[in-house]
Amino acid sequence: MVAMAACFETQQPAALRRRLRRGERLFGGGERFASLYTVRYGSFKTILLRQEGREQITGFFMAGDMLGLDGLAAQKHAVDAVAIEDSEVEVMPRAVLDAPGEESARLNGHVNAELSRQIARQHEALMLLGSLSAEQRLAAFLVDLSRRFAARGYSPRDFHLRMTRREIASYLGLQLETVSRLFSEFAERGVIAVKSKHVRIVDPERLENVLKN
Amino acid sequence: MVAMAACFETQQPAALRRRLRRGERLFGGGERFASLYTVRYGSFKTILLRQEGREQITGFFMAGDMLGLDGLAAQKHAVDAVAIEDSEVEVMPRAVLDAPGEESARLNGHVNAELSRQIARQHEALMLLGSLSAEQRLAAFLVDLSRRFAARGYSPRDFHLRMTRREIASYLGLQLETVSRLFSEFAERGVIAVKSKHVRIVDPERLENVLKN
DNA sequence: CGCGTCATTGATGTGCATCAAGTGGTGTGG
DNA sequence: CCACACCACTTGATGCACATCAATGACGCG
Repeated sequence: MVAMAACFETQQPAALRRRLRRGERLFGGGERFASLYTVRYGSFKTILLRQEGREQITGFFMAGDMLGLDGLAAQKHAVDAVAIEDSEVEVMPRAVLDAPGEESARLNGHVNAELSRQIARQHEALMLLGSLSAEQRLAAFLVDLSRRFAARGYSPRDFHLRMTRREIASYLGLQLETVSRLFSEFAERGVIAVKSKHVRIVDPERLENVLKN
Repeated sequence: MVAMAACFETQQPAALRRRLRRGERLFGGGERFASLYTVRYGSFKTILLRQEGREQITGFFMAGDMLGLDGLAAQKHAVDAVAIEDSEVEVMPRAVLDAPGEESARLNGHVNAELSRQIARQHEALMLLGSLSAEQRLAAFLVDLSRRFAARGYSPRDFHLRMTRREIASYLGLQLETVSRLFSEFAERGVIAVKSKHVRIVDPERLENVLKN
């Protein structure tokens, strides 16, 4: 498809945006940090790549979440960010953040808040990988998702997974078969209902209790 | 460039320091962030605490490392920091960091550098817990220690562990028996030599190869 | 429509946890 | 200074949670 000239599009200098198709990369590990991003719609994963295709998903991001904070301190991104469905982000170039003024002060407030939330999130992840059973990991994952959907005004009990079983498994440090089996098991026990990517949390209390066993 | 600070600035207030005995806590999770710390001598661990005594060591810190960065964004500490041997830190109160001026600019440079190193470190930890075998975890741990000792001018091949097997195990997401067995196994294979807390790396190359298998 | 990806489920294997016993080092109080 | 308690560490025996291998069904997509 021949691209139409972009000259007319930018009427609002305020909101710089970028669209990505499923599988497209927003930024890559090692790249120079140029901007922060806020997810407008869609979802992303961040991947840590290492020698010989070893890879680990370090987080999932949905509407409202900020991406790219890992590069803020080093001025270099630590992970790859990839869209897991068709998505759009709002771009906040470094220049805007660094510039003095009211606008940047307001932004920096947001950035700080997000930064600390993501630090907390990282710690959760460490705890999860370091000391929880497979069952507990999946329960924690579902509870977390549920809360995040709720915070965005969606149902906390009934939602659509944007990521594959393989991606969940990578994030949780498990094999995809294990994840699949656990979904089935939770369903059998009547804690959740699953149909492929659609999940309904039938018994939230018992789900949270899995974490406390 | 070398301009001396203007006027009658407070004459370098002798760096603020604090000493801690083994087991003493420098700061605690949930506490309001008051200062950053740089380890002068000794070593620390950071612990993440959760309901019912579940706990996970998230990092070890030695001379030169900065502590407390986890609280910078949220203005609230995320972890406990505990001395694992008699130690001393240099205290950098928030006020100093926030104050405008050359001194704080220089400090903030350091802080940023440390911040990004620790983000990288966190990612290493995620990779370690999420996708490495027990053997690879211990190898990675030893290689990391070796590099850190080297960076401080100590021998990278011959050093003294400051932490117990149990602490190593917690950090690596393993049981202490497993760690102990792995030490013995590495020793049998002639990769390292161990006598309790003293470790000598006999064959650095083979140790690093464990990671690549 | 046919092919690749995603998912489920079963059979089997194994890496690490768990349980258990014993040694050695260290600090404490008699 | 020794006796004792306590903790760190090692090593063995056993079990289980999860990985691995394999077969099949269900979508979704070009």
